[in-house]
Amino acid sequence: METFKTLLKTLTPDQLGAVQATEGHVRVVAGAGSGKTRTLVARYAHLTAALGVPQSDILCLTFTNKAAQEMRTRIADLTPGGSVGDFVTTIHGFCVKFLREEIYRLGYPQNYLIFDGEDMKTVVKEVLEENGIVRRSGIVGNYLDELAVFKAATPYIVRYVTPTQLPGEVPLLAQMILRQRRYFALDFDDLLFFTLHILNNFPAVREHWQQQFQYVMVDEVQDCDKPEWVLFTILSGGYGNLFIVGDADQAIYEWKGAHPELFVGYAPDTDIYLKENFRSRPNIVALADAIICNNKNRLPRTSVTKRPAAGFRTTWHHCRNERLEAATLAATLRALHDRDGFRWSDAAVLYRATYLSRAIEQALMAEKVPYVIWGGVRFFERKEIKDALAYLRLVALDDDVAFKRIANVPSRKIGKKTMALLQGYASARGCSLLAALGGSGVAARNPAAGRLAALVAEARTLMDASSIAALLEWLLDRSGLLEQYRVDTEEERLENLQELVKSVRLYEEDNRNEEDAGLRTYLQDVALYTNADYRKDDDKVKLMTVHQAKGLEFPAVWIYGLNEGVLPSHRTIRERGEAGLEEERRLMYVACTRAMDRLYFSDSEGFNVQNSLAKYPSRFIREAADGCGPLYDVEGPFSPELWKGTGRLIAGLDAPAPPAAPLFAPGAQVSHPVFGAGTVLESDPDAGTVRVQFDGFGIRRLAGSVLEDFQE
DNA sequence: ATTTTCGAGATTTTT
DNA sequence: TCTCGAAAAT
Repeated sequence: METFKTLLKTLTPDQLGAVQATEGHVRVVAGAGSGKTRTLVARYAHLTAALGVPQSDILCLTFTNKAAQEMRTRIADLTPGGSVGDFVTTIHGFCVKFLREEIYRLGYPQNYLIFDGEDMKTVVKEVLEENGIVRRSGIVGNYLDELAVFKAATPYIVRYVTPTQLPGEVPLLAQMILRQRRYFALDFDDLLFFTLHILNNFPAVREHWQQQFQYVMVDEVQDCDKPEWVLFTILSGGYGNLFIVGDADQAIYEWKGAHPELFVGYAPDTDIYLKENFRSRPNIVALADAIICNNKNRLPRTSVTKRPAAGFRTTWHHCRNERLEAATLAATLRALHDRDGFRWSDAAVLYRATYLSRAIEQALMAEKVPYVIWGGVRFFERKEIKDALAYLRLVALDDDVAFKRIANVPSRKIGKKTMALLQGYASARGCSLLAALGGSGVAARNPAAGRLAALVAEARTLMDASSIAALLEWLLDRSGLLEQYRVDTEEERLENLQELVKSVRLYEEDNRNEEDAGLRTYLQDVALYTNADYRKDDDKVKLMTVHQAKGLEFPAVWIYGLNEGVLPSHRTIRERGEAGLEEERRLMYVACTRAMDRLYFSDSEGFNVQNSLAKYPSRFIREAADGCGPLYDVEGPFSPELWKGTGRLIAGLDAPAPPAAPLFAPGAQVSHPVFGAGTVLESDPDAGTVRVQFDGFGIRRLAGSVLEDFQE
């Protein structure tokens, strides 16, 4: 166990300054690998140990569950008795705690339920279909636009809870809201909005919580959106001690509404910069800086590191196709393990989008490299888990969304027609779908449906007497869900269901003394879980998206799929232009700065991105080369043919990577193999095309790549 | 009338 | 890998 005093001795003067800056508004700009978590933990310990502040008076907010977990572990490690305050948590975790307390006190309905996006979508879809709106354009069944409208209406949703008139001007919206009221469903955003609504409208509650927290600290503030920013601003409003930590260069969530400029433009009483990078070798720090300095919208700064050079250069593998890229990756990982003494778990493979992991998995399996996909399909988002939970929800809450989900799982001959019948009956009588099963006579005609009704009825008699885990096991068995997966020999799904039962049992043990730890509470809690809570940490290579890697570090990092159009994502650039590109560059920066000792790049010709082959290396590779000189070696099991391809592209590093920049500006004199000499009228860098006035052939629109400088 | 099967197409990132 | 829709099978 590390003591607080030993920890203090290891801090730099800057970090110590942050630890001791306890009063007023403090902003810490913490670069990558600057020992930020360490500093936050030390500050927490300083407040409690040196200043004697009770743990319950410190609110320490993080962005992800992982970060909160890490923070809690390290604080516990430092505290005599291993205690950690309740308020070292994620922003959403805080909202849940807050609502638990206030929702009852203020007389809101008690049976609120947290829905995930998929369930919300079901609600929206239902309303639209009842109104005869069926989307046919684009992806069929994609109701994202409507969902966005729905979510924008959240203030109304919160307002209806205190009974007021529904907004009559938007009938469709009103229906959605009514539907949501029936379920009393809150999704992730609603948790925060509801919390803010209460804080804003009930002064006594606000003051109570403001007096609760003498100190508020928030991590990863550059990734906070406006409501989150409002939340911690309100909560720190009592004592005025707000400590925010962030790094604008690592802002990668603008796409989901983060406002890094709130952090950048903040005017604190005290500003502290943590410049030193303790994580990465000098060449990696230099390379990451060389990339990020291309961002215009940025406060210029550079990192320093005292780590000695490792004599290892960043290696870029350019491969002919995806399969070879993955094979090279697998072979290198094997060499790292067998030859260089790295553990498998020392290495991480990072990529821009999840679909890229498929080829990697195949290659790693072939090379017998143990790997784990970090947060692929989350545990509680797996089909079998959601089905199992839907059974619980149906039993406990008579939830129509849950009914729709499992009515035909396993199959009970309840298809579209039967479901439509049930819905007609239910909406006419204002009853639930489950009740309609008996009332409409479907249960009588269809034996399987009858058994479902009986199953739920029987489960309800068991509900209060038995534990949740036992009830779940009973349901899994009697519903035929287990049997279905046994027949289909879906081992993994069976195991997952066992794992779920285990986790429920664990939950019940943990909450044995809580008075409200019933099935309903469990169903509320479970919506917030991720599989991070139930994953063991084996010696395996970790595969994850760059976003998921944020805040982590690895001795060896391989950035895979470094293609123009993939990273940077051509979609982001198309949708958000220069700002999007800069966010992609920050993503690249985050990826590079995860590496401690070794960093690898790879790309391949032949990624199929939206009908165009993204076969060019990412412009970020070129930016690294421009800034740092030739950092690249090319090694590995390449055929001579591949060597040729690689050599060509490395030699081309000094030329602009197509289609990054316009090859020819308007006015340039060019020559074409067929049309001869001409003058460029305009160029379209996005499309890579130019319009040229040719002498004798008129105006033509052409790919810029076929043109050459006009030579006399 | 419903379920199963099969092939095609799509797929950013997350609390 | 997953979802969706159409065709085939029950």
